[in-house]
Amino acid sequence: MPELPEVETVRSQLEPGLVGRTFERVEIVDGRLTRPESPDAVAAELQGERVEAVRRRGKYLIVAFASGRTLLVHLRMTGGFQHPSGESTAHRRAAVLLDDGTTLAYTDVRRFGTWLLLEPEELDAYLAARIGGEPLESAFTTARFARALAGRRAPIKGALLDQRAVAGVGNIYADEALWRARIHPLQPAGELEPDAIAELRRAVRKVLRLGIARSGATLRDYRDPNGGSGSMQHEFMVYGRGGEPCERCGTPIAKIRVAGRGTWFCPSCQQV
DNA sequence: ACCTCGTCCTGGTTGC
DNA sequence: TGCAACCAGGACGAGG
Repeated sequence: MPELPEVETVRSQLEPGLVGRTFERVEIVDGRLTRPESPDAVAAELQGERVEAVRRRGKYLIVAFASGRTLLVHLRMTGGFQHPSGESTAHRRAAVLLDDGTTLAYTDVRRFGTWLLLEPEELDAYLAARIGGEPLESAFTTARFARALAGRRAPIKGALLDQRAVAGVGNIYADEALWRARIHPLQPAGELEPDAIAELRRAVRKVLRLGIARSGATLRDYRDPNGGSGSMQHEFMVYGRGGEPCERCGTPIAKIRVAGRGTWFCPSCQQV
């Protein structure tokens, strides 16, 4: 499940091969990818666009064109790029022929991913309505984080998954950050003490940075555009480790369901 | 305004 | 061994 570190890994690997390149021919196979726009219409619009930059905001990948338009890609669960790519790739949903003769392929087993072509003036408003602070930027202060959590009765795990509170954290990094900050996932977000919020902010930034340094985590499906795997899964302290001893205290890691998501934590280190 | 739950989707795993 | 039920979850909209 691509979260901020995985998307950042994809971004940094796509960047050198895409910047300056022109989309010569675009084929979109999966009609769901561009909903509600028609895939053929989007493919036609993309043809001739030249890539100026490849950016990221939260879990969104932003292919910025010289025209000022942007292709906003969300990989959701199993979306991914392969570049360069040959003819055959399983679950291919789209392909872009670039002006250097290489092919950028896009695959998505579960077809949740989306491609959205935005006009120059549309991007900021689109993102502003959906995601909050970028956790690795200096503007993501403890005060700002505290404001985003204030008054919320939802469990902190659920609040971390809310992209408007903090952009880019998903199920895996939420559990890892809460373990590091010694906070119980069911703790009501609005009841966290200022010290706990500061600790959680540090933990979120730490696990995301570590994730980027490890090129993300590869569980089942995730592969980076070069076909490589991340190694962050070897750093997991709780995610997917139900029954194993906590690295800090030896207590078996527990699994519960929070906000509809599998949630792992140490029942001894992480008290409500 | 806030929160929870159902929906989308496929393939790997589990259980009978 | 075969097959069906279950499970994984990011974002979004409906409903409480």
